[in-house]
Amino acid sequence: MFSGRAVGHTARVTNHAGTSRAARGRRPPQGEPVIDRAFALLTAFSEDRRSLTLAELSRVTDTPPSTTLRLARRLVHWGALERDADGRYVVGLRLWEVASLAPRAHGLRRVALPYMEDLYEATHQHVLLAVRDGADALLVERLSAHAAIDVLYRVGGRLPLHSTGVGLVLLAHAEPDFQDEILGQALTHEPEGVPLSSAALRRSLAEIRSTGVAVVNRAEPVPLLAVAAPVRGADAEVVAALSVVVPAGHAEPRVLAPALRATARALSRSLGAVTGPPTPAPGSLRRRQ
Amino acid sequence: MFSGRAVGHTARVTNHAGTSRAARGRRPPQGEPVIDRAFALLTAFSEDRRSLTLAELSRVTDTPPSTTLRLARRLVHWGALERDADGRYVVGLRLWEVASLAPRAHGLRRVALPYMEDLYEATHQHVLLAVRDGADALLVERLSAHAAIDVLYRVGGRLPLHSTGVGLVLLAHAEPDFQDEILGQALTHEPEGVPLSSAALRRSLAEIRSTGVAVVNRAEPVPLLAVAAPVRGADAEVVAALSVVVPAGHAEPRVLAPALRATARALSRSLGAVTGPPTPAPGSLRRRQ
DNA sequence: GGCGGAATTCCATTGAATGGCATGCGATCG
DNA sequence: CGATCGCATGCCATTCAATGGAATTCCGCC
Repeated sequence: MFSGRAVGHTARVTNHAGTSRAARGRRPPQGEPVIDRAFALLTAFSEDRRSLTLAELSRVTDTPPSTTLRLARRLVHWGALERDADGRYVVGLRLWEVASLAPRAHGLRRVALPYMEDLYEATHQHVLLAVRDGADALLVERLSAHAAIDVLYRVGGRLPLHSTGVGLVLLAHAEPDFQDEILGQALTHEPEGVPLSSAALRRSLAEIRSTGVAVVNRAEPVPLLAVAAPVRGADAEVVAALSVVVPAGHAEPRVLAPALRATARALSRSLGAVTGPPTPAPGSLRRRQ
Repeated sequence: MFSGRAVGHTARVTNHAGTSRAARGRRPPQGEPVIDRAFALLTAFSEDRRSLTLAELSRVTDTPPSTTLRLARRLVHWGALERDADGRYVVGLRLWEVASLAPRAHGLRRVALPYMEDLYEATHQHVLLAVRDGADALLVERLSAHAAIDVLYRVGGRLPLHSTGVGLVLLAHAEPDFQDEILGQALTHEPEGVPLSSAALRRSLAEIRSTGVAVVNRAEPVPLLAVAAPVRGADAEVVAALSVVVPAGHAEPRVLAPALRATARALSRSLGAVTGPPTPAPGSLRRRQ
């Protein structure tokens, strides 16, 4: 096809007498599926590695450069990766476009956002929405004022379950088996490093279930108060946690808690309406506060 | 390995006399790369196809069921897909997590959101942020009030360049070659279907460039007014468009336009600061209005 | 209860994927 | 300013991961 290709033929087969046969063209011993390799490239990106060169990509994923190049090209072709102004690879717009169809992330957010706006207008600090994924909470949305206090977590980032408002709510309503698994570990409060006894955590979780909100006071990044409430899906199971974070002294938990509960319940109702009937409400079995 | 596997051996090789050899195990004639097939599965999902069964997935992507299953399983394993309560496949949280690192989508949004909040508080209707991808605008963020007028586009969705506020702004500041390509097509206003002459569009684009905003009045979904302004990146090129959409009569363009221009400029300054110095401003060459 | 469609397993076949090597290029160094 | 290094990319013989037709199981429905 190309004109400048004649050179390649000089180094023809030749097959030197004693050279290691099969050195060329060997496939990996425990051949990883292509898809896993492709996704390994994608996961090479992270919060503080938003753009990578081919060589970096190759090193991080432990893949030979030529293979990395071939895969990266396909990903670029498809739009999962893009090259920025400097030619570095970054996560592509098209991947985001597809990912925006994820029901548990953007799908949830779409319904939740107006409710979050309501809370935002009341507090003008931070409003968070998170879901559980494995042993972490994943921050699906965050509204923050210009002047809000320093924040700890970014949208798309992961939060510890045992030392954040949303995390505690999600943990408190997780399956018992999973709770036990977490409670069996040696836990510390995240930024501070203070140890957290499993008994204390168990008590916290019980209180969160009974009061319907989690109240967390932290001193570490800056003195702050977080109040979080569970969001329920169509079949009444907890699918997310909604929270406000304000500077300590900015507002009272006894003021924020009812607002959180009410907003989370309104949101839950909206979610129930999406996948099923809007809860016939046979007589509101329980009502706290 | 497994104990319950003895049954498989009953139907051993056998190789019936006259059966078509090579019917089994044939690969596709124009073998598509695995990665493309995997992404074909992902793109099978769309706005109105948020969840799919295996058979649907197989039909939509035109892939044999067995191949579809194998690929889908790997995607589920990795978290790019999930199975919902009914066992249907949906886009996974983990894909969204990775996609949240896309600089042109979430990266931009992260910086823009507080500015969008400012506009939101002023108008309490819709605030949009879009970037250009190919021949469409892609809606990266949208803030909307509960009581806002009906909306046309969802976050993650695509908008036509030639008949939306954000689209016109992006088109007006695109490379000339690309503009010509679009102008060469037969265009109609999207919801209404009214033809749009290339000369009229060219005039609109020139005006948008000279005034610094796009003003669009539509009657179709509901009478509305959109005002949009360009957002510039580190090297002063237009990277996004910011817009408010309000019901017709809700506000005057002459009131909204300065607010849009100012907010878009403030956002541009924030973006410039991220990747480069905040524009030395050698003497503010031009200043309109 | 048997029919139709979906999900899943099985497996012989083979071409897509692999990675070592070679080349070109630009930056940093001595 | 030539040497050196690292990165991006091209090339291609080798081979095993991927493929899809057939068979089986599962489930819902008439």
